[in-house]
Parts: sequence; C-alpha cells; structure tokens
Amino acid sequence: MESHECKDGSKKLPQGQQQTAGNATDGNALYRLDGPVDLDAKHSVLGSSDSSVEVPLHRNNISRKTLLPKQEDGMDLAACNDDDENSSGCTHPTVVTNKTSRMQHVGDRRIRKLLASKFWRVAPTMLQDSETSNYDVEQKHALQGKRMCYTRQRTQRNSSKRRKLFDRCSVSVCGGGIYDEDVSNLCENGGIELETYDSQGNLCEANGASSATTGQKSRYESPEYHVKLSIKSFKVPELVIEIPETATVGSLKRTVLDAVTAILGGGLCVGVLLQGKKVRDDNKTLHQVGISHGDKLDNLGFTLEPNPRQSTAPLTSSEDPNFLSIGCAPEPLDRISPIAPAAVDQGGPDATQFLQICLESDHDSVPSPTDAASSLEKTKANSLALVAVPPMDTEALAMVPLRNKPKRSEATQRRVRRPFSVAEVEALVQAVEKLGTGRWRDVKLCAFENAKHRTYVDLKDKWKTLVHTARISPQQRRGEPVPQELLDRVLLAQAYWSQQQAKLLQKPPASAETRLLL
DNA sequence: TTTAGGG
DNA sequence: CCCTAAA
Repeated sequence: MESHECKDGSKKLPQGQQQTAGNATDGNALYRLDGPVDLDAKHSVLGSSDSSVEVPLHRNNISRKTLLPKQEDGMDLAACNDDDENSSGCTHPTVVTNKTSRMQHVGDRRIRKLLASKFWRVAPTMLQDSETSNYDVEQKHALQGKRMCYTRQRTQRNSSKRRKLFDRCSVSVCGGGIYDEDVSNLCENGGIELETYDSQGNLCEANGASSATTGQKSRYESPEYHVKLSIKSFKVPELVIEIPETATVGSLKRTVLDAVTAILGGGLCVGVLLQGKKVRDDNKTLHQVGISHGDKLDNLGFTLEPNPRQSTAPLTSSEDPNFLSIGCAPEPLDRISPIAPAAVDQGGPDATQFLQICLESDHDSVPSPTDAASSLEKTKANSLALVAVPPMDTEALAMVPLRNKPKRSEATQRRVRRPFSVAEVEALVQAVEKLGTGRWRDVKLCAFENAKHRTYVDLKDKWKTLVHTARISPQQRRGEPVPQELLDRVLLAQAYWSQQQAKLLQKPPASAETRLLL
C-alpha cells in the first residue's frame, strides 16, 4: 500500500497543440562534423555559387511516417514489446561485435561529441589512384542526392499513433502509474497517413495521395509568402588531408577535390542553421521555425553533412533489441540516405559501413497487452545481421573514419534512449504536483513503479528538462510536443515547490498541515 | 540508496 | 542519459 495519497487524475489532454507536426530527430547520430574547412561556394564545389533558392513559406506540412524497411523472412515485426530489466537477455545485446556498429551504440550526445571531434582522414595513397576519374559520376550522384533530399516526401507520423498510445496509457497516476507496456513503442504497419497543416497549424487535410513535395515550389503559393535567400557558402565536414611535402600543388588540389567528391558521392544532407542553431525538425514550416519572407536572412546558414546512412536502422535496432521493428523508432526513415543504392554501387565511403541489424526478442514474464509480436515470443536470441560487404575495402576509398580513443569501457553499455511519452509526462507532472520536486523516489514509486526502465534519477532528469522545455519558446522545443497545458502545470508545480523548499529552509519543521493549507 | 547537480 | 559528491 502506498503511503502517498494521490489524487486521481485522468484529465484529457488537449490534442496536440500548435506544434503537432513536430517530429524532431532529436539529433540522434546526426553526423554533423562542422569543421574549419569552409568551402566557399564560389569555389564552385557544388556549383551552386550564389545560387538563390526559393522556398514556399507556408507550405503544407507533411511529414513522413515511419516506413518499415523490408524485413527478411517475413518476420512479424508489427509490434514492439517493451522490455524491462526483468526480461532476461533483452538488455544485453549479444551481437554487437564490430567496432563500427559498436560506435553507433553510443548515445546521441556522446556520438555527437565524438564525431564533432572526429574527422576523416584522406589517405594519400588511395587518392593517388582514384584521382579524378569518377568525378562526373560522383557529381551526378551528388546532385541526385541533393535532389532526392530536396524532394523527398515527408509523411506525418500519424496522429492516430499518438492518440492510440495515449489511449492505452490512460494514466491514473497513483492508481496505477505508468507501466512498461503502456509506454512501449507501438508500431503501426499500416499504410501511410498524411496530415497536413496550414500555416496556423490546423489540420486541414488527411490524404496521402495529394501530398505535395515539401520543398517544391508550387504554383499555388503566392509569391509574397516566398522567402528568398542566397547561399553564400556551405560548411562541410571536417577533413584531414595528409599529403607529403613533396607533392605538387596540383596533386594537392586533386586530393582535396577527391576528398570532397568522395563525400559528395557518399551522399550528403543539407543542414539548416538558423542563428547558429541547427534546425533539426524537418517537418516544421519555415514560418514555424522563424524564417519569414520579410526577415533578413543573414542568420540563415547551411551545412553539408555526410549522410549517416549507417546510423539509421542499426542505430535504433541494434542499440535497443526491443525495437523489434525498425519502424518502431520514432523517426528512423528521416535519416536514411536517399541515394543509398548509388552510394553502394560506386563503393563510396558508405561501402566501409558495416551494417548490422540485430533483432532480439526475449519476453518472458512481462505480460504484454500488445502481443502482436507474439510470434517472436519464444525466440531466445533472434538476430539478423545484414552485412554490407564493402566491394573494395582498400581501394578507391578516399575516406576512412579516423579511429579515436576508446570512449567507454566495453562492458558498460549506455542505456538506450527512451523519450518520455506524453502519457509519461502527464504521470510525472501529476506525481510531482502532489509530492514535490525533492522526493523522486516517491515519485517513482507513485507513478512509475511498474516502469522498470525509469529510475528516480530519470524522473528527476526529466523534470529538469521539462522545466526547461516549458521555459523556452515552442519553436525551440524538440521531440514529441508536450501539450502546453502540461508544461504550464510543470511551471506551476516547479514554482510552488521551490517556494515550499525555500520556506522550509527558514522554518525547519514545517508541519504537513502547513502544506495542506498552501 | 537517495538527492542534487553538473556533464 | 551519465557520473558523482554528499547526505
């Protein structure tokens, strides 16, 4: 019996607020390697010198729902059963062996950190061979990649998913709290549903067939809502080039050229920087992120990023064995290189990537309401490894990731990232409202007792970020949007309890009665 | 083990 | 999320 009485609270959350379309990638494994090597466009590396781009401003917001990559053997990957520490095996991936893939297991932030300091080495000898022979081809691929990046459709992660999730999580905080199963990642294998939003953020259409390409200029747009911008320069990933002193300037040029084209061939993505900050949410409209037609756009920048093709499926699936389906991941597809096939064919940098998809399942006791994946129930260690064997390991590979110092002892795996669902946030808020901000153990017991993967430290951390989130502008928020109502409550509770704490410091033994009065 | 904060 | 000093 819990000693903490909690009010029952099953308030209906307002369906997604303004930012419903948000589908931030949260920066997971975004290979952003900003480096000192600024290639000014006038060097025409991209042939886009001073090109001006026109983008519809109030374009309907269409995002991509997670699509399931084709799976082998018709494995039933429809549902993702959540795990918890109890489910043996689940938390201990067995198939992580090679270093490349291991590296991808490192958490988002760390990966960013590492990569930020990491660079690509250009092996001179290799470059000598490749010379500029494939330049045309690579250019083509690069352009192709750009184009596809540009025109790729985005499908809204359908709201029914969220709705469904929330429904299942009818949160009654202390009555039951958050259960593991409740907050598990639900998957929907169904067709693509599109939701489009007008400039006000209102849902105005739900039809996949009529989806217009996000970035394409449409005849329906009125010119006054177009933002005109010019690209002065691109920032490219950091490169390290080794070349003997005795080399000629000409060979240096070729080396650099090769290095750059190699990256291009590997598929590039364009990053958008607004006021120095990276805009990750591809689904927001320019207007939403603050790019308006009237504004001076000098604070708008672009970066070139290596396409982290390898960081998509392997990252989510192998890092968390319980993501039985890649499609379960909130936003996997957004990072799949649109030109993956081309890159492989030409044996570009991507060829060095060792793709490994590990699918494991081992649910023993945990009663799972969503047993769509029951077919995998008994599978002790179901691993599936897709290995892209590099056609030519040593040849024609101009770029090779530089090895850096071991980041973390092999034993201690960082826990898989599990973003809080709205339902969990609701539960957390409610518990904190009741218990305060200094009793995380109790909060855990009260609202998350059955969510094994949420420790009180997690809850404390989440609260911290919630408070922060509530304080920043909606435009700066990332991830699944938290209803404003909840954020308001966060602020209120935070204010209230910090005040209580302050008072408590003044008058040592504040009776419980005092609290009730306040 | 929990809290509380910085990383 | 992780890491830890303190309690």
